[in-house]
Amino acid sequence: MPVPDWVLHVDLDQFIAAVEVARRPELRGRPVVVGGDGDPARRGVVATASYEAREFGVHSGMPMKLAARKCPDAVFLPADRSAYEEASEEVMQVLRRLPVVVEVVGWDEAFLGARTQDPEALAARVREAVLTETGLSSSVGIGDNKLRAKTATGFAKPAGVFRLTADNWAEVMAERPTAALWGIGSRTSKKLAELGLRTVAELARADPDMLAQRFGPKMGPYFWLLANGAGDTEVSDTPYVPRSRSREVTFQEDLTDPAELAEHVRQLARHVARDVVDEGRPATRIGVKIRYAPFITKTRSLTLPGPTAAAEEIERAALEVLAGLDQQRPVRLLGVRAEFGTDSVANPAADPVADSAGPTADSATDPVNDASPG
DNA sequence: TCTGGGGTCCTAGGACCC
DNA sequence: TCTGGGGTCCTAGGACCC
Repeated sequence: MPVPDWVLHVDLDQFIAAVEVARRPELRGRPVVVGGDGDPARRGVVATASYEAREFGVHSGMPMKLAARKCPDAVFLPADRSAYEEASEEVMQVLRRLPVVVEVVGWDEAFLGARTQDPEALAARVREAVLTETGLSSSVGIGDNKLRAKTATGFAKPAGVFRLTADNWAEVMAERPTAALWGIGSRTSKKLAELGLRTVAELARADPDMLAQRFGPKMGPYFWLLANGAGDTEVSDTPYVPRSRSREVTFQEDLTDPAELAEHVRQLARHVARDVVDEGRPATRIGVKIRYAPFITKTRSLTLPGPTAAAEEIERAALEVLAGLDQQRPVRLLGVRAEFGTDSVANPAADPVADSAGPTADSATDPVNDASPG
């Protein structure tokens, strides 16, 4: 019998809060809320809440002010990116010492590709190694593709292991709402509900052509594949190549002075320019994001005359884009983004259209088991 | 006492070219 | 003197994720 391939998804439990507790043990067992600059009276949202804080209804994405109302006795801490990056890197190094291919997908997540007869034993080994070497608790989803491994992690949490494959996908997922699928959020689930598709099973039985009409040629069929549990199986340790770098800032008080707006855009542009230089590739496009009170967001961008990493050119472009935006309304956020060109050439196999076009090239390729939105 | 910051990918319309 | 289609680039915005 051949040794089967597995995809494992490792997710650290309440990662950010756990890092904070690790360096301040007196916080253990207390509700801890990390976000913004740590002052719940100011603008900002929760990055992570410890399980103790979650019992009060605090969750990530919630405004800090609201979190303070729900759990006034919580310990509020500012987000400390470099500490989390360092902890994350430690965890990834632990994973790389195991007999798996490691694909990092975020600070606190990775896919592992592995050949084994006993994925549960491997998952236990992963959890044990991470815990003993970093002190951090994790959960592991086991799947026959990335979607199912990632989804399984949700059932594994906290501090557990869960297996989700073609064998139990329908049993576990059929009656859940479509938003339980990784890639379907509240907007899409609402639109699906308008079509009478509320559960994963209903979406799985829908007509992919109809979905393409409603959601576009890629997303429509992709949603159908998701409902059927289809997903990529390839786990790759190829280093991540960013497509863009951006910086943005929300002001404690809305800005109304155009001169101030310009000064902030200059600062952000210089910051982005440093990021571009660090990246070692020139920017090809510069964008500005502006969020007006109450919460109306506009973006504008332009293609640079030529690729550049020069701070003056990036700054000039950002100011030019800003000049095209209404500056008479109160502004709560400004952002500047640099995009890198897609220097990929002549690799038709990498064209996502080829993947979703159906079984034209390789009859051994099952479209249901080789899904990606693009 | 509302709603961060950093990303990714897709869609759709218009310009422009052949 | 009618109006085709295909292709690429540019741009704004939508949706999603951590």
